[in-house]
Amino acid sequence: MSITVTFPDGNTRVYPQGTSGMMVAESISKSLAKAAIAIRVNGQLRDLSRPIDEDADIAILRREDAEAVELIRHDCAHVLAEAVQKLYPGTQVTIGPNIENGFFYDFARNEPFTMEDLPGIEAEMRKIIERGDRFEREVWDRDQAIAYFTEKGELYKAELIRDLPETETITIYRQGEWLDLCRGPHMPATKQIGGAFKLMKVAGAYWRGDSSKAMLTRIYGTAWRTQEELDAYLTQIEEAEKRDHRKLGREMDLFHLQDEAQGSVFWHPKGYAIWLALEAYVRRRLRDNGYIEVKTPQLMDSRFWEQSGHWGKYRENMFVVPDVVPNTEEGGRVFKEEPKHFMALKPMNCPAHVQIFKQGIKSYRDLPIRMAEFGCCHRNEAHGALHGLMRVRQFTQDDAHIFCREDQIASESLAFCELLRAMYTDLGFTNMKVRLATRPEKRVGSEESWDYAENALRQALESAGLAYEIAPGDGAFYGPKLEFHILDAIGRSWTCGTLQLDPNLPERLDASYIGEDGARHRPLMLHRAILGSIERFIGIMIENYAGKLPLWLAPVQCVVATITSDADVYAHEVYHKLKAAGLRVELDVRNEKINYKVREHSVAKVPVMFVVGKREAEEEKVAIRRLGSQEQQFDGLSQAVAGLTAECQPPY
RNA sequence: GCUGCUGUAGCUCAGUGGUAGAGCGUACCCUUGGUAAGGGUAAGGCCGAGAGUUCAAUCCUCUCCAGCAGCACCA
Repeated sequence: MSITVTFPDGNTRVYPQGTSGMMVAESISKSLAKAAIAIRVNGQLRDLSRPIDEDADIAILRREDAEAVELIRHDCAHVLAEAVQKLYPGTQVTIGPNIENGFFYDFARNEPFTMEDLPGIEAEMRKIIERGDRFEREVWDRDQAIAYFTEKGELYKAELIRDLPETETITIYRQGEWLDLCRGPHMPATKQIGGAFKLMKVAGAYWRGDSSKAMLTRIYGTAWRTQEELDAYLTQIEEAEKRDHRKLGREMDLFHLQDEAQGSVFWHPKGYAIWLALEAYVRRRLRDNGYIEVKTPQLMDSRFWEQSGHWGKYRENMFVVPDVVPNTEEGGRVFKEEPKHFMALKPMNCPAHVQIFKQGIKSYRDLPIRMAEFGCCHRNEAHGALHGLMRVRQFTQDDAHIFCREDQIASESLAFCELLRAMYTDLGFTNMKVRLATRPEKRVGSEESWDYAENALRQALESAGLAYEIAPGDGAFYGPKLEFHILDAIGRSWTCGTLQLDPNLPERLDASYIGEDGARHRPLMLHRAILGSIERFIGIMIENYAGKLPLWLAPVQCVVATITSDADVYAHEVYHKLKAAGLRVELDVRNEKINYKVREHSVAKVPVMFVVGKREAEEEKVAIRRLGSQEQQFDGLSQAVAGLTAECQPPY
C-alpha cells in the first residue's frame, strides 16, 4: 500500500504507507531532515516519528519557522519538570502549558520554590538539553497509566488521567529516564530546545484554577528560537517596567496611594490636571452626541440594592454602612446600638439612573434618553486584586445608560461604536479589538429576544465597519455585550469600552414609557462606557505614552526657564502670557545652570520648554526646546505663545 | 481572599544581635552658568505595628498591617 502526500507548494509524492514524517523529510534533503522538528498532517501538528497512514496534506515544520516556538516552549516545560524532579525528589508534577511568551509548570511541593532555586534548576535544564535525549511517544492503557502514576506518588497526574474522556488516547512522552503524560507533539530531541530560555519567576497557583483547591507552586519560564529573540523579549519587559504607571506617577508627582485609603487614589495637582482635561474632553463629546449629564447619590439604602438585585449577588464586594448613630463615648463600642438598617456605597450607577428615568411619565417620543454620569463608584475589591490605578476600590466611570425602544438598539449601538472609535483615535489608540459576547448558558429572556439583541449588536459592528470576533457564551445573563479592547504602544491589550444590552433592570426597577399605542412599555437599557474607569484609563495612557502625554493632556505643558537671573523679569512676562492663554505652565527661575534645568524638566517629561536668557529678553524672543529633541527654535514671544496655544488644543 | 517575597531618610537602596549608612532630593552658602547632573555645608530615621527570646533586637521567633508577583475574583 502506498500513500500520496501533498506538500504546501502543491507538489505530491508517493510513499509506502506508514512512512514517518522524518523519513519524508530525509527523502527531500538532509538539511531539511536536520532542521525538521514536527510535521503538520492535514492541519494537525504531529511528531516527526509518527507514521502517516493515509493520503494527506503535509508541511514539515523547521526549527526556524515561527510556529516552532510553541514546540520549543512546551519541550522546555518538560525539561523543567525533569530538572525539578531530579533536584527536588518528592515533588509532584501537575500541568505545564504554554502561555504568551513562554510557559509554566505547576508543581506540588510542601515547600514552595523561591527565586534562589531558579538558577540551579536552569543549570540542570541546560544539562538535560545538552544530554540530548530523544522524545519518545508511547501510547498507554488508561488504567495502567493511572496505576503507574498513583504508585509513583504522582497523584495529580493520576487525577488528570482519570478525568480525561474515555475516548482520549493516553500518550506519554519519554526523554531518557523521565516521562510525562502529554498530548504532544514534541520535537525529536531535547537538544533542539536550544539555549534561548530563562526561568522568570515563581508564584502560587491553585490546582485547576480553583481557589478551594490546593495551592501549587508555579515556575514561569520564557523560551525563544534564538538568543536575539530572548534578548529582545527581556528588553521589552524592562521597557514595560520603565513605563509602570505607579513609578511614573510618583516620579511625575501625579498621584499617590497610602495605607489609610488602600485602593483609593490621592490625585496630586498634576495628576488631576490630566483628569480634568480628559473629563472635559469626554464631556464635550457626549454633549455633542445627545447625552444629558446627571449626578446621583453615593450612599443609598440597602433596600434599593435589594430591589436592583445587587444586594444578593454582589454584596460581598460592596461597602456597607450601618445606618445608626455612632457612639462618642471614650473607649465605648463604635455604635450605640446593634445596626438594623444598612446603606451601601454605590458599586454602579445604573439603578440610580433608572430612578431619574422614572421621575414623571416618559413618552416614546422622549426616547432614546442618553443619560451620562461621571459616576464615582466603590467596590470592595479583594486586597490581592488592587494594583495602582488599574484596579482600585474607588473609581469613576464615564458611564451612561441609553434608555430606548427595541427598534432603536441598532442605531444607538452604531452611534456608540462610531463615538467610541472617534474617541479612541483622539486619545491615541488606533488599534482596537472588538468581541461580541453572546448568550451564556444561564440566561433570562426568550430565544427570540436574544436573537434580536445579538443581531442588533452584530449589525451595528458591521455598519460601523468594525472587525470583531464572537465570544460565545460570554454575555451577561440578561443580555449580549460588546467588549472593546485597545492595544497600547507595546502591544498589550486593555479592555476599556463596553456596550451591554439589558432588558432586565428596567423590568426589575419597573421603568416604563407610554408608547404610540397609549399603553405602558418597558424601555431597554444600554449600559455603555468608553474609557471605563477614568483612574484606570489614565494609568493606561501613562503607560502607553511612557509618561510623555500628548500636549493637550500633559500636566505641565510648558516650563519657562531662565539662563541667568538677568532674564527673571522677562521670564515672568513670558510665564504670565502663557498662563493668560490658558496653558498649564511653570516658571523656573531657580539659581541653577540651564543644563540642570533642562535635565530636570526632561526627566519630568515636560513636553516644551521656553528658555530665556539675556539675549531673548533683549530681543523679546524665546528659545523653544522640545522634549526628546536637541534642537532649539527661536521665535518671537507672541508668535511662540500663539503657536503653543494652538498646539495645546484638545482634539475635540 | 490564597501562595510566596518584601517593608531601613521624601525617592532608590546598602547594612549590623551592642539603637544606622550612601546616592538623589530638600534647606542654606558660593557660583550667573546658553540646552540632560557646578561646588560646599546642613537638616532629615520609633529601621511597617505589636508581642516574644535575649543582659541587649532594626537584625532571631510569632501575630498583624501594607506593598509586590502570580492565582482566584472583576456586576
